[in-house]
Amino acid sequence: MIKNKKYSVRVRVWIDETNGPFLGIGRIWLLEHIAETGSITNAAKEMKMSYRQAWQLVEDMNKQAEAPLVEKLLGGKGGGGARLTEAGQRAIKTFYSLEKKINDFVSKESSKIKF
Amino acid sequence: MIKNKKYSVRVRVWIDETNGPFLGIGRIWLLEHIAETGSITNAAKEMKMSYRQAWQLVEDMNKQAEAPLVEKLLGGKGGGGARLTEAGQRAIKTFYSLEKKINDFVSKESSKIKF
DNA sequence: TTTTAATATGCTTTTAAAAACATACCGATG
DNA sequence: CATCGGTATGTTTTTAAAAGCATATTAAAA
Repeated sequence: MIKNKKYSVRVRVWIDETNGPFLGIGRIWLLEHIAETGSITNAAKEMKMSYRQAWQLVEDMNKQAEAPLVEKLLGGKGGGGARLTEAGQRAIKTFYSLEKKINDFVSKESSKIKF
Repeated sequence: MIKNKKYSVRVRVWIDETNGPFLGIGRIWLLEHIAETGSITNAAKEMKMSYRQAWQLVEDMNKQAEAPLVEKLLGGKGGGGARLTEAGQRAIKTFYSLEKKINDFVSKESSKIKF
């Protein structure tokens, strides 16, 4: 019996630093939400993740990066907040550009595959 | 302060069928261990996973494939066993070949990235 | 026709990751 | 100088995936 199913290839991309994962799509989304909302707290809420988790991801990214991706503002008018640094904005662009190149290649290869 | 860290790009590859993931490196390893050991039971032991889990992965793969990748032998001398079909052996080769092409491309792109 | 060891499958228990909670700290500004 | 709401961080609770356990089923071969 021939089933004649449809297959597709999917890849997940990470940029690693010596001490482990540095950037993946999840962290990039977090950066984007921080940029949009102006704080880790609100970014976490929108992403339905705990503040603690979001905060730790930011810490980790900042430590692994050559220069911090997120700048944290303590105290002040609204209690503080967070925003992307230049490096943070570049990280997003670099990641997506890399991911796109890879995905383009993959879909080309994917169409060649016969299962 | 310049940290001058080392970054590398890593990808994980999946082949999906309409109803979800079909083949990833974990399932490929399982197929290889079944081929080596002649049974799901022993493959699971070597991989330190539960028999139940291994068995379910095999079920799922067989259902998603156009033709089963693993042939199960019930009863008989040693109680039974399992072995790869032609399709199963081809699946391993196809997956690795695809994965290699993608990884080659990725490492080329990876060296271009400046962080 | 009994033995055998693996497949097949429901049910319970472990376990590790995430979420949730609590609480101290911060500093601009009214 | 009190308020405010976000950051920072330790502790507890939830939860979902995996492992573990129990047991029925299977058919070749001794």
